Amino acid sequence: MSTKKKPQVTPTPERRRELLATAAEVFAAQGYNATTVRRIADEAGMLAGSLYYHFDSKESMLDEILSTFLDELWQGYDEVLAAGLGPRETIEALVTESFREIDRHRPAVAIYQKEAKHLATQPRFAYLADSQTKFEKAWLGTLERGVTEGVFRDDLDVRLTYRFVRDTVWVAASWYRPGGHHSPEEIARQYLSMVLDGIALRT
Amino acid sequence: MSTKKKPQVTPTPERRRELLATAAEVFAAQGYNATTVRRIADEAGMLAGSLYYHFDSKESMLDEILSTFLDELWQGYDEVLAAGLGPRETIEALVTESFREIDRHRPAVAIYQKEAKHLATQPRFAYLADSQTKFEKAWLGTLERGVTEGVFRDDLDVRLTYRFVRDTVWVAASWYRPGGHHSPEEIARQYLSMVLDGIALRT
DNA sequence: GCCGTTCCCTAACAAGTGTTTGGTAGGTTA
DNA sequence: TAACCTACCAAACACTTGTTAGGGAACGGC
Repeated sequence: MSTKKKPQVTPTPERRRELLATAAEVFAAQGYNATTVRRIADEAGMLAGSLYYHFDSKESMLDEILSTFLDELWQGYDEVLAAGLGPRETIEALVTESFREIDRHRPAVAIYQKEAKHLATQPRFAYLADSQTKFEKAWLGTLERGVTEGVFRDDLDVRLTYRFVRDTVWVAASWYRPGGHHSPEEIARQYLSMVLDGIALRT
Repeated sequence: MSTKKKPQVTPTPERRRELLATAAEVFAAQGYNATTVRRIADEAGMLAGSLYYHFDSKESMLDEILSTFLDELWQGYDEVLAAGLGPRETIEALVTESFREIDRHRPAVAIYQKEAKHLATQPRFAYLADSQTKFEKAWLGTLERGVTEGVFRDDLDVRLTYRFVRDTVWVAASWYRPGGHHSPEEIARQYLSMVLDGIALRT
């Protein structure tokens, strides 16, 4: 009887994820260009050349990190957008989902935050630009719908509001630490309370 | 009679500023580490080695860009903080001043945003960490004072609010374009309106 | 005219970069 | 036992990087 026994050596796909996780951590901390493959290999306990058994290039590591993050992000976003919620509830759900993604993919988000802008010009990373377009359509569309339906103020520039909201959500990745004082849901709640109702005391 | 005539060749201090401006532009667009000194020289219409007539090193360019920006920033901030305004008015003045700085030093702000975190660990850039400490004291202190004086809500985590406000103000440098649709003051006004009163329509 | 200064070029250097090639220890399969 | 595969090492490669040294053209002061 041949039981499928787990071998001593870590199997391939899991090892890939491990290496990508450490690579993402270093990329996030030092920046992609400032990170050498020797540094990644060091952190992973092996030599630089050995990384090329698992990956084609340094760039393909970055590619895999960013694309798997975006895939998971849009899985969550699409679910929210398909739920047919009202504008305010949609914004709330998107914000909450975003902080959950930061919780799960903090290094990837930090990398995205720093590098996406100039990476998007390269053909290989064209999907970053696509994602950004989809992103704007979802958020800006919801805000505009909220204005026409009378749940959001109409005396603010929607485009400015969109940028503020978007940026504030994602830069959280630069200071957020998993296992800290606040859960992603708590952070989302406070953030939504601030953006929706303001920090000034109502008189 | 010896009149101090302006020579045909651009004098030294102005040329320095020109070169630093183009360097800052490239640093902001591509990231410091991803920027080669040859690229900067190219953009300035000269060869790589020629830059070293004006500057000691690539790092000293970055240093000068960031330190002159911070000097000017704190000149404005200190003026605001010394004015003895109330918490709400202080926040308003700080935000407005910040957007004015972004208007004047957009590339420097963008570089600061991307690189400050891992630069602050180097001894040469220790003033970045100092500035960050002063920064937190000013903003967080004002927010806390506003809570105790009853002008800001007390049911929000002040530290979270501080981070949100701080980040949102400065990431504006990544999309702001001087000479665009909105003046710095107008952006500050809209941003303050959102943060203070919220985007939800009051019922 | 000559001198000194300013500003840039030409040409190279040493260090560090991502990547490749050949080899090999150890486990699995037949 | 033999063949094979996985996962890594050792050593090098070609190239790019920041930086330097020497030289020279243009210009102002004397």
